[in-house]
Amino acid sequence: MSRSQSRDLPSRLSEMGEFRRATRGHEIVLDSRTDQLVFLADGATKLVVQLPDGSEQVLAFHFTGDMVHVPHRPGDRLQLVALDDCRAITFPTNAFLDAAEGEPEVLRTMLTRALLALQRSRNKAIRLGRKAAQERIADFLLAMAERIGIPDGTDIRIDLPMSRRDIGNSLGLTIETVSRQFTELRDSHMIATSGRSLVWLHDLEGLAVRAGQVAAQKVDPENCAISNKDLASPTMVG
Amino acid sequence: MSRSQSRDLPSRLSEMGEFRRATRGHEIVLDSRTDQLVFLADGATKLVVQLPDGSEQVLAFHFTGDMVHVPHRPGDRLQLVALDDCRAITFPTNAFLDAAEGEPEVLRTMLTRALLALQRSRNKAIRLGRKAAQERIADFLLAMAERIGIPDGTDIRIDLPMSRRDIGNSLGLTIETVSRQFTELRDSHMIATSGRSLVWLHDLEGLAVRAGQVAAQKVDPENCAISNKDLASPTMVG
DNA sequence: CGTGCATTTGATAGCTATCAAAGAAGGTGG
DNA sequence: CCACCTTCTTTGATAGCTATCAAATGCACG
Repeated sequence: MSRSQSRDLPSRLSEMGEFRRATRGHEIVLDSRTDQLVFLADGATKLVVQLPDGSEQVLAFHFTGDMVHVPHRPGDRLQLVALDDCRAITFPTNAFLDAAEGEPEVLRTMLTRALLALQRSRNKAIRLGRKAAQERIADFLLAMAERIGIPDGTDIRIDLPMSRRDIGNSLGLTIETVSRQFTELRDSHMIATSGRSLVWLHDLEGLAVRAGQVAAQKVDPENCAISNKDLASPTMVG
Repeated sequence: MSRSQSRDLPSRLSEMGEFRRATRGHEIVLDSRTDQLVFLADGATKLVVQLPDGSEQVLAFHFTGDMVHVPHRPGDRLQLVALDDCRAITFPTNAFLDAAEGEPEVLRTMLTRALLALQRSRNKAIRLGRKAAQERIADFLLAMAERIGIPDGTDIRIDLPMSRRDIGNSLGLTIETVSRQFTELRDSHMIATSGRSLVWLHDLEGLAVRAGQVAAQKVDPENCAISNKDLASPTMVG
């Protein structure tokens, strides 16, 4: 609260921040006594919670440039784990916010990022709420394409840093189901794969349909009528 | 961006904010051209997305005093619907943040709330990622108890403003499955119900076990050994 | 007191988890 | 550079859980 506000923000931040390195599969160790803000300077991570029954749930994946909020939750085993070589800087949330008190731009940027993280988490909730495994996988691939996809001719190439197990733990599926869905998408010529991590998305529209993001083609008139009725439904009136 | 910063915050806010009322089942109409911030002065709401296949996914429930961020997502039908009589004030997010530029406390409060919403959304993702219907229902009831529960002797009483269908759409379950799980919890004497909305939580610990929040009792030595091994696992070393 | 809607209960089919085993992929040491 | 070995991934068979379909019951409202 009463840190010297006289010096400039960067110097105050470098004083309270802690630099961390981690290699594939290793935890980025955080001070678990308070909420932490982590700025991922380089690499990819997963935020994972260990459930009491021994299973894991992946809450989010992060990539270079992302800000990660790791709340202090007593009783929860919450870990930030590197998916490849990572460099990060961590701050206690409260101390960081105290230091940024006089910098509205910093606070605003952080708020924007927090709202973006909220959107991504809600999207994940939508994925998980839909029961079909195929929809979850297709949606996941499209989301990854947006974040780390690289145009490759008419395809989009993705180099997935996470394992099938991580994907399963993120989508609420088993590793076997994930693998089966990949196989099915490959047989449908929507994707191609090479090795464990390389994926080419060949048919974005087809994937969007399978992800349930857009209605299937060839809508018949009856469905249109239903849509029109919905537009005038009572919930829109008041 | 260039609003007069000379007048005080409240007057500037009241100028750009819009007051809304809605009754049970009706949408709280928002300007869909930009992100909106909604402050729920009174009542309960659900944030629901209409999926292309016609199904609904409830992203979150909100109660008196909550701040809701409703992002502008082209192609998504995102609605804020009243579960009972509601009063709310809505702002375009950007304009609100511009107005709050010189008020670090306001920004900080909003950031804290956004991070809280993120935590809740992540908890929902955990619920949805676990497949068992019973765990989702038990966890949902405990979450509602924390937010709107009222002590009633040794029980906690909850007056649920949402229907079984809303609960199902929130947890990724059908209305029938929700009902069956309620029946099962009632038969196990963990809860009691009256009418459609009243629920008494009779055994918080039992519910926590069923929700998978705590390990089941009577842990045998072998499991303890496994836990100890995990504490020294390679992921903790680096 | 009746009517409409939400909820509850029942029977069955479909999907995914689980169990089991074979087949790549990538890294290591010779 | 190649053989080996560990780990991850893929494939197959079965059981269990939940969605779906169908119908009865109960609740709230006029």
